[in-house]
This record gives sequence, C-alpha cells and structure tokens, in this order.
Amino acid sequence: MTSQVLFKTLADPTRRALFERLCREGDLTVAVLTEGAGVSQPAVSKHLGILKRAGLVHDRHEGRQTHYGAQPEALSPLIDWTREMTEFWQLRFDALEDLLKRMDQ
Amino acid sequence: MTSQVLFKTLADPTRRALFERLCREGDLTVAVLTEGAGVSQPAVSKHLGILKRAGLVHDRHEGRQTHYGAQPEALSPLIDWTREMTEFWQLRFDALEDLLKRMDQ
DNA sequence: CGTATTCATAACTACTCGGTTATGTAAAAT
DNA sequence: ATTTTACATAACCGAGTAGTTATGAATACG
Repeated sequence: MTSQVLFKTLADPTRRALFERLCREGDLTVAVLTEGAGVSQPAVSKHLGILKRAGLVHDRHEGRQTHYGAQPEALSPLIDWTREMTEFWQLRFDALEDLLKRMDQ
Repeated sequence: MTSQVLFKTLADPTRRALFERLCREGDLTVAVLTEGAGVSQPAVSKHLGILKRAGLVHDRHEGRQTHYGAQPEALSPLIDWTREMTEFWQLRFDALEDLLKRMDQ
C-alpha cells in the first residue's frame, strides 16, 4: 500500500487507537473493540474496514463474530518514506559540510 | 510534536509534496514552491504554516521573501511510534512461538 | 515618492469525513 | 421456528478542511 494511504488512514485518532490496541493485545472481536473505543459499533466497523483496505489489519470470521488482527508489516512503506526523507536531507547536509571543509583549507 | 499531529499534517498530499521537495532540494522560497505545487500561492502559504506548527519546517525571512527548509528530525515521534507498534506485535509473536515450542516437547 | 513584488491573512465556498440512527444478514440460542 | 446476538451496510448530518479570490503589509525598485 502507498504511504499516502497509510498517512490518511492513521491520521484519525479513533482509527489509530484501534490499530494500537490490536498491536498490543492481539486479535480481538468487534464487540470487544467497540467497548472502550468511545464510538458506536457501526463507527468501529467502518474504521476497521478502512484499516483493512490499507492492509493494516486482517479479519477472520468465526461463527457470527469477526476477529480482527494487526498487520504491522504494512507499516513498512511509512518506515521507508521517513528513512528516505531523512537520507535526502542528510545527503545535502554532508555535501554542504564537505564544501565548507574544502573552502576552509 | 505528538505523532498524532504529524500524521494529520502529512495526510494531505499537497502538504506532503511540499515537505518532500524541501527534503530533496533544500531551502526554497514560497514563489519557487508555488510553481509546481499545483495550487495557488495562498494555499501554499497556509500549508507551510501548518508544516511549521508541526515542527516539520522552519522559515527564515530575507528581505521580502521567505525561505523554508525541512526539519526531518521532527519525524522522530513517527519513527518511534512505528517501532513501538511492530515491537508490541513481535513480543506477542515471540511469546506464542515460545508457547508452541513448549507444547511440542 | 510611488509602484511593483513577495508573502501572509481574511473571507468565503465546496467537499470530505467521522459520527449518528436505522436496517439488513447471518449465525447461535431457546 | 422464533428470537436474540454479532456484525455490516445504508442513509443522513454537522464539522472540519483544502481550495479559491480579494486584500493587507512589508520590502525592493525606478
């Protein structure tokens, strides 16, 4: 998934809290996720749908309940992006440092 | 800055593109950033204001023009958060693996 | 000086989006 | 078979937000 989608998906606090809980506590049902989410069950379901489309969670149906679980590997584009940005910046910084050093001699 | 603010700030494509350009190309004026941004100059100024409040960029006034530059260090809460999430997940994974191994013997 | 340039701010608009209630669907329970 | 339970979907609404044009403020220029 593109990092753009990940940013938009994780920008919402409720959604991010759901993902965090799944990372900390493992697979949970919608009912369990709803209590403590601070919003209604339909709201939770919608958020879980968005998280799923972003690849951040997976679902498993068991009887009439659905278990959701985190897929933190999906965060890798985000990690790559931040690394890339800091690297670009560092590159220019090194180049500048080099230039100053050469000017100094 | 809290990672919540960073996610919300970087969720907008135009804003993220501005930050990326500043990381790649170094300090740039508002006029230069505006051409190629695909939106009007006031829009660019507003986005830069939001990026600044998030600590992602800094500005420097030089005569009548303002130079903006990236501060990728501000991304660290984001990096920490992703690390934390994957760690939580890994911890539970390791515990499970352990349990299975003990059950196997 | 007066004018032009560069950026920021104000005021407004259109749309997105997160929330709600209501309802549908499928599986368990009685 | 009927009812309850668990979740998803639909329809709708209010608030936030990204965009616009218009204008203000400050600095360079002729």
